[in-house]
Amino acid sequence: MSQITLTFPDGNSRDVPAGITPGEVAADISKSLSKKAISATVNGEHFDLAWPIEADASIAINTMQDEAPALELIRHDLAHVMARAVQTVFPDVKVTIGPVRDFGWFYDFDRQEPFTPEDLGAIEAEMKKIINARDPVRTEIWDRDRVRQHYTDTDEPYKIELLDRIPGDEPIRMYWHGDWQDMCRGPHLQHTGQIPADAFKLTRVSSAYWLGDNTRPQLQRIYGVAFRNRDDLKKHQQFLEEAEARDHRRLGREMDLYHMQEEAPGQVFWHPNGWTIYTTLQDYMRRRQRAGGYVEVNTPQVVDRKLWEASGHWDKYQDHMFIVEVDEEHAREKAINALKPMNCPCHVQIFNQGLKSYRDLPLRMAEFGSCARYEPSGALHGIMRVRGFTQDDGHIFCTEDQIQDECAKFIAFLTETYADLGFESFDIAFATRPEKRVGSDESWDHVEGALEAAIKSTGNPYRVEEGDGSFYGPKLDFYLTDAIGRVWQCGTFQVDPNLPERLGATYIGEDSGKHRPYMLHRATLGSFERFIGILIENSAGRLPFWLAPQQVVVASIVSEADDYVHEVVAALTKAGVRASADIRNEKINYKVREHSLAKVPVILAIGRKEVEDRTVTLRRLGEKTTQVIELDTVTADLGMEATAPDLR
RNA sequence: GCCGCUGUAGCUCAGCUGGUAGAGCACAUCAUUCGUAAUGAUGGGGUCGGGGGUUCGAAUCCCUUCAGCGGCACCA
Repeated sequence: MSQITLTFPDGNSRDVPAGITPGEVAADISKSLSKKAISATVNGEHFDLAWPIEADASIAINTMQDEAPALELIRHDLAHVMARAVQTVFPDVKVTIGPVRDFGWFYDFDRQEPFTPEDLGAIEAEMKKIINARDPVRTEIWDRDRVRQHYTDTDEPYKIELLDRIPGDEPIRMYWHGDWQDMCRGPHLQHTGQIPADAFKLTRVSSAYWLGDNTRPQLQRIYGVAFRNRDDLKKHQQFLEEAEARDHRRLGREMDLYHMQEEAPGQVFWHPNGWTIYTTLQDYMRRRQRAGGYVEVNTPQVVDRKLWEASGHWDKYQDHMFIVEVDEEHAREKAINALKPMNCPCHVQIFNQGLKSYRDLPLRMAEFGSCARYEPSGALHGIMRVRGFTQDDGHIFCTEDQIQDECAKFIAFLTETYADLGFESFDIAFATRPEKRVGSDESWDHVEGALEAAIKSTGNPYRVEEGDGSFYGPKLDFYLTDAIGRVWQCGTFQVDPNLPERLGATYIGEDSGKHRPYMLHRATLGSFERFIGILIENSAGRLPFWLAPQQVVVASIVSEADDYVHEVVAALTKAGVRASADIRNEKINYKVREHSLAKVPVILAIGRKEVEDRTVTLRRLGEKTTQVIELDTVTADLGMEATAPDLR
């Protein structure tokens, strides 16, 4: 038998017979390691302890101390354990697939009846039994025909379909957890007893399409979360509670920002508080865009379908557009219009007015464009996903040579904007051509190359998302991470050679001939509605002072202070602070509590002393301490704090 | 759009197997002028998402519809 050389993380190596398994290697090292071992990393690949190693390799034996492999195995084995438990409790259920996801895993089952929350309890109990039984996990490589025969015999059609999707050169592995068996690429733990029995939880049931395809059957999905120990599970549950406490739908009501109602699903009724945030943010963006060399425009809401046909949107998106029909009784002829779902075709119309010269490029056109999209009912979510929204939209008409510079300018613009809004960093994804697209492959080659060169030249790190581009061009997407680690896609920068072509945009070049401009679609916030939702959740309702709808409440302690309270409010208002008086006949405790719950960032309390000394006692939201400050000082300080960051 | 769940006072929620609805907070009135997260008393308020049906009788059962929630699919 031939010998191979294994190299360990500490640099030591040893010669062993080819075909040795990591489990045997671990046993060779020590008995305790052999018991603690969960898997190995062989040449960087996550390896089952039972898989043979055939050639020289680097090897590391993993234990529960190694977080990434440990979590992967725990969650993956739990998927199997759960599937086994489900088939024990409900023998008629067909198994499909159960991958590791997010904080746990899910597994899809084919079953007539949906699972109920009560079922989960029974399944969870059965899972604990399996774990306590410490059933050994065993693997074998089968050939295709044998697997096919097996799943034909056991009547598991989904498994056969999965089998057919495995590339021909991959080994087909069969795993046993005790006497329960599943086809799986592995790796897995040594035995079910290695799964921490107190660190997982089945969380919810739902349905999902087989293979994510909405023309295929719907399966019943069970989600679970799992960690290495109970504390981590608890921390995760606390994270979920934290996220719930920050939910913009809840804070939106508590802070009286907006409401929504049945008569206008997916559309926002902004209350004075919410609209203050909205307009403050919009004013800020307007100033920034002006400074960034954009001209602002505004375009119609109701536009004839002819334009949408020309742009290509009618073909692709008419099911998601609000169609407005005008019949012959009202017009000379029947007309079909659509509420605009985006602004770009209208911007091309403005560009097309009059002759444009190469000297006009780049032409940066911005609009706070109110759009309407008939989003599927199941997609609606608070103010994050709505049917009526306003984008901070912009289109840059430029030459190919200018793409790189515009890309760099935009990233700088976006970096500053995000920083002002409390997000210090972001991630960039470069999304390439999707399957369904317009334009030739040559054109895509060209444009993708130009955009990638542009992003490279800025020096910003980015990742590539194959096939995730727009149907008309590649794009960069910008992702923010919020205060509790959730990721939001907001900004976008898209190169589009197609729309100018379809809508006949041209400019006169230096050669006095007609040329086709490129169009760069770009947004920083995305939509005001959604971005405000993100701001609320990121700050847990404690918005930065300049964005807070109610910045200061001046609260009287005794009614003798009322006149001075009004004077303080007037002084603050004059300094540009959104301040209001609270001279109700209530105790200061009551007022502090109420305004704190409403997330007012600053409360100024006024009693006899303050009236006499012409001071205020200032208390910031969430702080227990107070400070006494001269009226003039507090007015100046808060006035500065209320100023938008770009004006300070 | 699909699957499941939910829909009772402004908010959060109770209301068992059908017999014309209840709590806390909020609100109003009165008293209290009280120094940093709820002062006390009294009082008003809903016909139970909409429509239809079963029944002597429905918030409670059935059908249908709308909306919301959790996923899936979608996201120009």
